[in-house]
Amino acid sequence: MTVALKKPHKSARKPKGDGHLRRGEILAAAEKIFIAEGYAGATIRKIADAVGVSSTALYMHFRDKDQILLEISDDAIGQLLAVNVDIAHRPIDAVARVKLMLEAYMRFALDNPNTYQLVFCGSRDVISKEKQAATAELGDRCFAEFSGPIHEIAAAGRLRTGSGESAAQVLWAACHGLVALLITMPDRNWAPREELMKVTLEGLLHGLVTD
Amino acid sequence: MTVALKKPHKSARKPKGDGHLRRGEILAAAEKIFIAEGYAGATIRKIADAVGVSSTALYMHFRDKDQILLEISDDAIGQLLAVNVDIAHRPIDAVARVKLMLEAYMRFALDNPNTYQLVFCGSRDVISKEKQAATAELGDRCFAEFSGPIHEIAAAGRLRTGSGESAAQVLWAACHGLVALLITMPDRNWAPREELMKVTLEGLLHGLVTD
DNA sequence: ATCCGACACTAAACGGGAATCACCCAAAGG
DNA sequence: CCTTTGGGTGATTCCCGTTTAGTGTCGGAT
Repeated sequence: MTVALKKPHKSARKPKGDGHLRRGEILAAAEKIFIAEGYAGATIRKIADAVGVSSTALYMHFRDKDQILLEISDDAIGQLLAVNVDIAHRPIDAVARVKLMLEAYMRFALDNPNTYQLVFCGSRDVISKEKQAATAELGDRCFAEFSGPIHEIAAAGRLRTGSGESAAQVLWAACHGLVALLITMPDRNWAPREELMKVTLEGLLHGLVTD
Repeated sequence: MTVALKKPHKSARKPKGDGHLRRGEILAAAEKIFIAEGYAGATIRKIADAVGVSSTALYMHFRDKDQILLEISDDAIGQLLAVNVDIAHRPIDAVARVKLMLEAYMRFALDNPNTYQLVFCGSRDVISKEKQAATAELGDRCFAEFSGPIHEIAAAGRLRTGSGESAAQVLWAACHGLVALLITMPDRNWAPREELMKVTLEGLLHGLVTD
């Protein structure tokens, strides 16, 4: 994010003025389109048109299409991570922290459906493994923050079945499943979202954790 | 599956011999490729090559690519539905039926990951709404079979929180989340699949249903 | 002042996807 | 016999992501 640092020694390469502005413009335009039309709808050419530049120009600033959209997603997930870290430091019961984190997770998914799909529902078909490296790492850290309190609970012997690790994975998966279905099948006869989230969380926590 | 029946009356349009064989050949070839390489990998041209026919020929027998792959998926989901119907008729406790159905569901997903993704993880980006009509209907009937015993449980007053409908949706979503994550992120440090399934089912059922 | 190299950018093209078009050709029916 | 018709085809269209080769322009060193 910092401007290339000047080597005072020789040939301090100064950026050309609007050179590093373009990058931001592209990201802004891409984000708008991506949010509105999803991964497939966010075409290189469409983004370029929105910026008012040829499609080739995007390759000056980004390796490929995926890098653009993943960079956008990184931003979003960074916010989620920040929320998780914040919750992790609150002086409240571990179960309450878990609940808050999972709630925040689900709200994030429902608020950023396209980003969520790109990162958490992306099959290997559409986006390759290595490209996700940075984004996946952010996701890992979110999961790590979240599994912290779970392991506290496990260490306190309050887990009814399974290890702390499997409990964490199951809780995550359950919340993922709920938001994933809500996102990909929005037209179904769903019960109210708040109730679904509540039943999922209370049901699973009540079933997994002894008080 | 049956050969077109002859109308003895008039102008019984007889298929040309290999005419209706083609359709099956195409489906067989497409299924093989689809299972091995997924939605994006199952190209019209690749399928046509495998059959030994020009890509245009596929449009003689199917409206478009999606129809081919959805027809394949229909077959698979039909089997899942049959299993559910079978379980629904067993003279065992409703909770046991629910458990068996969800287990069957998850095993089906893990055994047919590409079909599962096509039907249950398909974003509107890749496959349009109306085309899924038939397949979605099959999925609905699976869900209906599954939510039957849940409503029995609800009617017996054994539900700890929420309505029968929301309980059914939550249970489904939790199982979906687990298999979806296992399919799309196979390289993670997952706990053993059997344990994850067990913790999910026992945790949620214990949390939602009173004995 | 002039040259040079780096950079932002572009037009054109490539290869590969789905889908359509305008035709063929063989065989069935009268 | 000739006509109809349905499976089949090659060429084409339109989009996609990405590459190539070339253009103009600026900063800095000579």
